[in-house]
Amino acid sequence: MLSSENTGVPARTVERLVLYRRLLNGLTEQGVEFIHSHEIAEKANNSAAQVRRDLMAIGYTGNPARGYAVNDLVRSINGLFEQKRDQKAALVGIGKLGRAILGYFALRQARPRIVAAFDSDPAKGQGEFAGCPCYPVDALTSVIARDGITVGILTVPADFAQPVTDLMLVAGVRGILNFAPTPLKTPAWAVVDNVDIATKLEKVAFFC
Amino acid sequence: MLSSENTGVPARTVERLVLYRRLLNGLTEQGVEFIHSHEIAEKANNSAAQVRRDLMAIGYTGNPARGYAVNDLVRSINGLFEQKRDQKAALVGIGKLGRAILGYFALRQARPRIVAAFDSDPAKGQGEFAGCPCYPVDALTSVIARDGITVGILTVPADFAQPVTDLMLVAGVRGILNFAPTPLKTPAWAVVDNVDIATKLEKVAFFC
DNA sequence: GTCTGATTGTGAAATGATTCACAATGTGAA
DNA sequence: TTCACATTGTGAATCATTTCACAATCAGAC
Ligand SMILES: NC(=O)c1ccc[n+]([C@@H]2O[C@H](COP(=O)([O-])OP(=O)(O)OC[C@H]3O[C@@H](n4cnc5c(N)ncnc54)[C@H](O)[C@@H]3O)[C@@H](O)[C@H]2O)c1
Ligand SMILES: NC(=O)c1ccc[n+]([C@@H]2O[C@H](COP(=O)([O-])OP(=O)(O)OC[C@H]3O[C@@H](n4cnc5c(N)ncnc54)[C@H](O)[C@@H]3O)[C@@H](O)[C@H]2O)c1
Repeated sequence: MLSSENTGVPARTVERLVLYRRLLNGLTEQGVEFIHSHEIAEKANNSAAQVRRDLMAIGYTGNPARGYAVNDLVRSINGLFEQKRDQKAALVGIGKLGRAILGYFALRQARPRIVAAFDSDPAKGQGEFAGCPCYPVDALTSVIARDGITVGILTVPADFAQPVTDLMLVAGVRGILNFAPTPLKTPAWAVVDNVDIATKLEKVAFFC
Repeated sequence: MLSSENTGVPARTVERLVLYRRLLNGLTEQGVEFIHSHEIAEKANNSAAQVRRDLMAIGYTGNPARGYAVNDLVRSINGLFEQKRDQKAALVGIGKLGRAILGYFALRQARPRIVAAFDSDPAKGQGEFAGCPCYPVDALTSVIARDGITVGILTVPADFAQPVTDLMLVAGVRGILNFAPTPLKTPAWAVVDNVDIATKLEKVAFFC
């Protein structure tokens, strides 16, 4: 589950690189051409050493006196995701959470693009939402296969998380972002990441 | 940020314990009185050794022949959270995501209870939503202090995440679950956990 | 009552992530 | 041109987490 067999870049590092890129965006327009590891660290709430390690992982190399060339660094991080650039995602479960997510990603045109949404409720599984076409779950297999969708976002009730997962994997999905509070049984090649909001909240409460 | 100075129980372990408890709930009603570490592991998608380590962390001890007494174990996990049992939470930013979360927690009566919600939009910052009273942000400091709220859920746009955080911490909040894609600057005593959905999605896409 | 066998509890090893610490480097100042 | 200096890139050390492996244990069979 979520190993780094893929590229050698550790999962934690990938997350931070995405963050760095976000923090650097727009900096050039503000006239900032170069940035030091400790300045990135300051923005990202981590250490300069960690930033340097992370950049090392993608082979990006700075300059001891100037630091990192912002534009170039952003390009370099983008390069990491180049191969996966045109990956498509589907969201299953157009409920309260699903709609919030659909709206968010449609607005930002973030990647991977969500190009289909599914729901078992006939009222929701038609038309479109936030510009994203909606289908009944029965169409899941065929639409995922047809559109070459490789990433799934799971926002169905817990009881349906496993069966929907099974469907998606058969249809061609290889990675799933799971919001249902249920550990999914998947083959080893599948990439799964869980976002368990209730647990996270309880954890925060526990530590304060 | 999110250390385990508190109790000696590591954060990762706390998360898994919450999961185990969820997986065990209702098992007694189904007539299951005892369970083995490898059975819990099977449900939780992890290893028997890890389950045993986690239970060791809370000093719970099973029986080599029978395994763990389900009821007793659940009680034991609950015991961990006993002190924090009546913690209250506030949600700031009654937008799409905020409403989804409010609805979810209201329904489940999950802990910590969300007892107040805030929004800068006058239309949203009044009345109630999902049974939770809504206030304008101006009331944030006083309501948090009045109700003894210690946990904050941040679902405001990125630009407002830091100022709202500052307000909450001054008012008495000690832990924050942050959904805005912004690293928060907080004093060392504050507990912060970030749920960065967009980054997680990109990470999943990257690894498949 | 004793013996058997699966399971627990836990040191110790392995693995993974972060931090340390410093030689190598490039720049701007003199 | 040379020098001084802050910063990079990175092995090595540290710290955290997971897995291994096995002696201790308990229930049930005989
Ligand atoms: N809303 C939250 O803040 C929140 C927090 C934590 C966890 N979650 C989890 O996220 C998931 C969704 O939560 P929600 O609040 O959006 O629930 P919801 O009930 O609003 O939405 C669920 C949607 O899934 C659809 N659905 C049900 N079965 C389906 C199937 N087999 N195939 C396709 N669609 C199906 C329903 O029609 C509904 O539209 C749940 O698993 C929930 O536990 C949500
Ligand atoms: N919706 C998603 O799926 C999603 C995904 C990833 C990240 N996020 C993040 O979560 C946050 C909320 O997202 P959303 O989609 O719900 O946005 P939204 O615009 O629907 O909601 C934001 C809410 O915050 C309120 N607000 C603005 N400034 C405020 C202030 N100073 N004090 C109190 N309330 C204030 C607004 O009135 C609005 O109701 C954003 O930071 C977003 O980046 C959301």
